[in-house]
Amino acid sequence: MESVCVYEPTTVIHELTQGIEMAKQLRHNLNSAEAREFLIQKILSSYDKALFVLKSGGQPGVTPLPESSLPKSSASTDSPQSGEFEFGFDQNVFSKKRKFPTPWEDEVRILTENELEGNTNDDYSWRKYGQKDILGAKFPRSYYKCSNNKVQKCMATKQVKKMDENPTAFEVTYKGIHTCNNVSQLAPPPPSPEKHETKPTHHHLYHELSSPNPSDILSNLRANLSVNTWDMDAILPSSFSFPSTPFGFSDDDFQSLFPNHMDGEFLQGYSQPFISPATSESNYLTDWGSSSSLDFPTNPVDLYPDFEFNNSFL
DNA sequence: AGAATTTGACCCAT
DNA sequence: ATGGGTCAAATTCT
Repeated sequence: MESVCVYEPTTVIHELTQGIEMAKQLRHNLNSAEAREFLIQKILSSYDKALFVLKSGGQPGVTPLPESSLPKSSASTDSPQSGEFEFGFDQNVFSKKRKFPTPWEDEVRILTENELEGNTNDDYSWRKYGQKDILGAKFPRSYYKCSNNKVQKCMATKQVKKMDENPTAFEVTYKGIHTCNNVSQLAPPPPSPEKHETKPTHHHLYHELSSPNPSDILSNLRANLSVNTWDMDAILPSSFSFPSTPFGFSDDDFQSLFPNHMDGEFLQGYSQPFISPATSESNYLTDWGSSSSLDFPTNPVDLYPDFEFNNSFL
């Protein structure tokens, strides 16, 4: 880590802030197809620019931080203890502390019905073990365990909930990591959490932004903007905390969050862990709009070959 | 018949 | 006391 990356923090901050503002406007203009398309283009453009600046300032071969790896928001402003970090998702819903972050822990994704049914998001098969009505939510939450739960004692679980504000989108929360190595590419797609409402189409192709459905585009956009929480202590100063909503911070907030950290060392510090073996620099920007390029390897060992996983996990 | 899902009951954290 | 998460018997599906 001797080399220095020269970034233009002002430009990056400006573009990211613009993206945030556009996303806010998008939220209020969902009914206008024209405005929607325009804003989506603007958001993509802003993030492309920001990424370009980061890329051009970085080392050759260093892939800039995917926005899906940006820190998840936290309602807390307390500084976590050394060795701990704090993360959350939208108003404390998933706020919790961990001594050590593990990949696939509390990763939240927003998926469309098609993505969910087409098993496009993960290659594991899941068995539903429960469903609960959630206070204040229109739709119940479904609970799934990895199908290898019994055979291989795989502890991975996921929760699927139809989003209140957009019933065509599903919030999928992955918990734990897969300790099984049986990636069931041939396994049937996981059942829709509300089977009685949606007829599965059983197409197993990746459903990406090529979809003509604007709501799918929006959902994909949201999926791309979703945030992974694992390995954050590798990215962030130990005293780091986040604002309460993903898009809820202003320029000033951003500046206060990164007072002296927009230098090469900081950026390099969080760029390096996110070099994806499956993501070439050449296709990164152009593929940014599609969900698959930001997906992570299903096996954490593939993602972190040098990472020392706890024996109990492997 | 076996596998998968549903659903009410139970447990536990707050 | 309440709500979220899990269990397990009952039911449905293949």
